[in-house]
Amino acid sequence: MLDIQKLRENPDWFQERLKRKKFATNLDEVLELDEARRKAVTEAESARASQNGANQEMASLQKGSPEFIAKIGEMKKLSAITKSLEGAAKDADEAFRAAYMKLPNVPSDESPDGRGDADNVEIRRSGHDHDSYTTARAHFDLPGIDKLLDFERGTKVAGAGFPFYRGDLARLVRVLIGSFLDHNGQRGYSEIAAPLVVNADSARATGQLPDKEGQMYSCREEELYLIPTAEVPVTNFYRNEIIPVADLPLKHSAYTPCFRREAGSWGADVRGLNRLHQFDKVEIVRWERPEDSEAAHLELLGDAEAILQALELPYRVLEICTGDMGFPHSRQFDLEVWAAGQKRWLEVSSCSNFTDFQARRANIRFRREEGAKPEFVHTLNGSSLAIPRVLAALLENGFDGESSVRLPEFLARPFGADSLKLPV
RNA sequence: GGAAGGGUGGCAGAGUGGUCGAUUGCGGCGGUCUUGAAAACCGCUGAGGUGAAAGCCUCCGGGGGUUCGAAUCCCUCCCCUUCCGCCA
Repeated sequence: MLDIQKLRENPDWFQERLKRKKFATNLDEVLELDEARRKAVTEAESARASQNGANQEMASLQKGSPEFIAKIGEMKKLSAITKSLEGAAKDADEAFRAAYMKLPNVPSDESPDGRGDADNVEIRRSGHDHDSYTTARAHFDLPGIDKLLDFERGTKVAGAGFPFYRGDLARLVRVLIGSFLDHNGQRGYSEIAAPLVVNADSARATGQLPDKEGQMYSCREEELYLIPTAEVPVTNFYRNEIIPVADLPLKHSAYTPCFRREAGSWGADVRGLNRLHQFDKVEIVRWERPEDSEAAHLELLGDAEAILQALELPYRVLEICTGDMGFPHSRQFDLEVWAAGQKRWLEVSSCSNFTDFQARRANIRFRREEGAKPEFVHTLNGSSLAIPRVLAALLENGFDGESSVRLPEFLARPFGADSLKLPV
């Protein structure tokens, strides 16, 4: 949610910024609905005030006395007026709220303009020369990979995009998850294990609803959604809470499977591990004071990058342009690894600052000092990292051309071997 | 899943139709007293909306209803506790 007071005071400031994003927004409509709502609420409240006043007078009258009887007649009239005005106020409020919730966050002034992913700006690159991977091969074409990564049975059991991982590959997935969590832990992110389903209030708070309704799996019997990312349950952990200022910044790291319907995005580049309906991801989430969030964002990006460096994977950092940015985002960086077999970049992380947008929806606040008015925190999060695409890059880049995949030192110890043998 | 009992301010716990946003206690903050602290005493102590302010309005788990008037009565949903059943 945007700050409605600021929106009223300076609609042009918002209009200018919102039109940089891809979402259609009608600020005038929202402002009109806001005005109508406030007018209706004021009327309803003054009606309620006079009714309350009459009620107080009535309370001091003798029950059953002529004055009492007369007062009831007056009260009935006041009550009818209040009821209808309050009904109108409620309708006006709902109409306003529905439109208001559809407004996306304003992009940061730092974010570059653009219309789509082609306009994202590469801000740095790190890792080996792409030409050095002379024996790389697409992970889905590796010899024997079908025995470790079983899409056919996954399709039989659940559907396309739900693979089985087997043997050492399943174990490697587990090692990746554990290593990422441990790495984040060393950087001050305390581990948290979260529910894999959330209710509608939670999905609204982080901005999945109403924007991405069709992208989440929902349950038939209950109003629950399978989480598309740990961001949703973890950010909502503090929903409707006032965080003691001494606890800020809060930093959590969570592993969860993520479920995405990916409706409409099933295209040519989805082979193998590139795009799945269920995938594992470790997420980091931070709650910050507003004045700290910009620096925290860069630090969080660095935390995610550090894992890619430890994995010795070539990667680049993209600053996401306003036209490619998500609904609740203010500023966003993506991390992409180079998958040398497919010769393409794979997005493995998205590191975002939501400023106070999610915090308003989720009502997550802090108090600067005793007695001060609660203020909204800033929320930030980033993938650290999405497992399948990291795995794809590891498999492709590490393939020795024969029957094994070299593993970086970072993984060799927990995995118990410095390479993964392919069952050729 | 069945039965019973509950959900009130940071916590405990009153309140069963009207002057109740709510008695009281604890905790917290401020003051008096004290060299300082404790004790004692006094005062303050939830969130939100609207407004320049005074004020006004809303919130007693959520939603709906009855009533001139609801924390209080009714319906419904959610949650908690205990017992039984089932179960990783």
